[in-house]
Amino acid sequence: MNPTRAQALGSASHNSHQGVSRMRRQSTAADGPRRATVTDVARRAGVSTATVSRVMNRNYPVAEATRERVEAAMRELGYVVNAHARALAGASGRTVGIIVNELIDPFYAYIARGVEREAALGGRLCLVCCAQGDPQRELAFVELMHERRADAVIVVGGSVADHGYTSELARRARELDAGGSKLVLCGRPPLGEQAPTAAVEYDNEGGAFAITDHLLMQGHERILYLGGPPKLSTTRDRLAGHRRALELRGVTPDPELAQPGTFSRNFGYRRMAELLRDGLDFTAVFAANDIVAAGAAQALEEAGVRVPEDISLVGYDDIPVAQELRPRLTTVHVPLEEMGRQAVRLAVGGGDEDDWREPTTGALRLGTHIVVRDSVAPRSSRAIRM
Amino acid sequence: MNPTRAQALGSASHNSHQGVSRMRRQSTAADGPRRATVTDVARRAGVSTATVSRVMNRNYPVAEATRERVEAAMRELGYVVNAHARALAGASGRTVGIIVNELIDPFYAYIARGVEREAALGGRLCLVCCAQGDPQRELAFVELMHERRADAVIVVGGSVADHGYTSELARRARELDAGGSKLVLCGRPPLGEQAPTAAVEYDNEGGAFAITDHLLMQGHERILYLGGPPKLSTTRDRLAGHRRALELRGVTPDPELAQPGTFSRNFGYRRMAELLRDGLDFTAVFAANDIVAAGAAQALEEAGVRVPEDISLVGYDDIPVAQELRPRLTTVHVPLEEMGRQAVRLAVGGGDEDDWREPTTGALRLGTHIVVRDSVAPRSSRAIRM
DNA sequence: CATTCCATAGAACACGCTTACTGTCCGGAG
DNA sequence: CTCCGGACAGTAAGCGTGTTCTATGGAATG
Repeated sequence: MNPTRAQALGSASHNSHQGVSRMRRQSTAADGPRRATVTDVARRAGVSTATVSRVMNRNYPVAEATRERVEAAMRELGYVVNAHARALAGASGRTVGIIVNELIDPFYAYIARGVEREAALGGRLCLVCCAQGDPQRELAFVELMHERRADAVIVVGGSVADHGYTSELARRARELDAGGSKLVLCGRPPLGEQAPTAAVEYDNEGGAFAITDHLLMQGHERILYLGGPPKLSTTRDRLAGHRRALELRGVTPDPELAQPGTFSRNFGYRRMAELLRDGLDFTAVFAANDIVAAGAAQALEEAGVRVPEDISLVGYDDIPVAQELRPRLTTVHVPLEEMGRQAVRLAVGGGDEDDWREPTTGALRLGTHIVVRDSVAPRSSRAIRM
Repeated sequence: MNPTRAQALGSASHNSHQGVSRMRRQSTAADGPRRATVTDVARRAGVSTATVSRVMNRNYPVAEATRERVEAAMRELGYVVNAHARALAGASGRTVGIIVNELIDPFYAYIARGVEREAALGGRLCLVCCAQGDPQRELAFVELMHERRADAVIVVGGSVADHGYTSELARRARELDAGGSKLVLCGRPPLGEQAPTAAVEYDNEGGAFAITDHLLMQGHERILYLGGPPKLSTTRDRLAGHRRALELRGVTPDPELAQPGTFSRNFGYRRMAELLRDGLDFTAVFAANDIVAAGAAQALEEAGVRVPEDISLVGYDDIPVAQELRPRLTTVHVPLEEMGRQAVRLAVGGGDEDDWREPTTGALRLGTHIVVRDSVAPRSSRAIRM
């Protein structure tokens, strides 16, 4: 279990942390790091440790004079409470964990921001890490956060429907739950087999439906769906919405027009260039997300294809780049930051600790909506190239 | 000290965490969360707690049969080690803290990515929080991370030269240092008064010099410097490099052409629109960063000013948006991710714990270089508007 | 003046884990 | 046959705080 984890994280071969034998005990003289403890403060202030603790926590009457002496002692000693000891003694660690694929991807960055802000409101700190799309890494991080006794562990982003992975995650969910923490699924489907999790979703399928319909209304029927890992739940849902819209308008999906791949700009660029070269027939592009759209836009530009006059282009997520592209990108807005906030709310309750609404196994689905900008136009009558 | 902090973080009025009196002790029955402990595992496997610990840490010989029994017990009980207890018992908490202004700003996101990756290599987890440009918040977070005994606390981004703030941060640095942790300054000047810190800088002044010179070489002499908080060290350095370049080429800086403000897109957009309306005379714009450049580009576009034919535009940081703008933005590349990596290296040593190179008070300065794209052209002979 | 009560403060234990220090058992050397 | 060393395993002492439970002094009450 341990070696597996170390491996998953790319750590050299850490045995968690082999003792480094710091020659502890019997701190005679300069024994390396040594911080002031409650005991030190107590001695200096001429009181007991209990009193010091009470001064810090303000949960028990302490005479004004005593309080001041203690506070002075703390200041003079540069005392900083040890959160580990505090947590061990029963208090919550006041920490929430969040696991994303990639911090520099705005999709995750916005969610992370929501999580961080909501956590800070509750006086909590945030453990953040990047699984980089590797399920093993993700599981390893969940475990690491459980070890830290995070109040909640939030896993963000689509997931693959691998059975081994799912049941493994479900096990972690049960363990966390047994310890009073919560696993929160953010932007991915539930774990089935009634694992005790909370969940925040967004109407992914609905957004895809809406923007596809927007394209259909402009006369487009041959719509290229470009990018997104094919086995990812995110892609499945977007494609499902896309197809539902097509079928509702009576246009039968052409398999050739579904071109999944990855969520990268580079994929959007290259695949679009290839398809253009191959002369695939289509009048609009539904990029799996705005990043892919940015890549596609560049390929279109370099091929001399005008957007939206010759070809319409839409994305998904509505991250800032959508406003920088020219033409500005029509896309689907997802309430990313709010998802992050709700994720921590669901797990630890509102900042107000008093409303003891048992953070039950709740699920939440936020709405999406399309944002119309300049990258869509009615289907042009002439061929893409002449 | 406590109330101050709670206030700084916008927490309602958390007394850190008032007892919530969980009616502990005497766990008779369903006493709420209860996780398996080493003792439970030991009992189940029929060994002592010491042996269980040895199985986990692999730092002492344990008979194969015993090991297997212990591991089985751990599995059956769903045992997850308590990192708090472990840290308290002497081991490092295996945590590094990073404080940025804003997670969704790519400048910080890239640095955070470097920190996170390097930390993960050493089997460490990352505490991340956003100070949102508020020095008080920043100090509060440093303290919070110190409480958690982070191996290193990395503060990222420019700082204001306020004396009270500086000395307060220096005090935190000394306290951290006294405890064996390290405060790392990332992208900001040192603290003076020999505070025990490590530092990773980038050649900010040099980059500004280089890109200004690039503009000068194209014949531009009236260069507008746009954006960036005027009192921030980042702005000071960039302006210094900018001025040095001007003076070296014998053009005297015109105060009217220095228009600091903020680092936001919105500021770039609005201020640029105003200056255009007011008819300020300039042929090139040096935006304080790429975000501001994006805003300025939009204002220019809306005013019908062509870039680079009528006016040249450059940015700073080389974040992804620089490649999406049209024309693509010429800017200064900063090795952001590498800065993050170096910051944790400096503080905790390379992933290899053995090279016991005392993580001394080191400083490091990484180079910057300009990236030429399409937003600069030789000065046009005709006036901006006719 | 004796009794009760409140406001404080101290002593001591529990939290879960690591590790120095002590064994114990066994095979092989003397 | 005794002695010694190696391979394991157990005992117990902390690590720094929170939180009982108990004690003390004086004010308030009868």
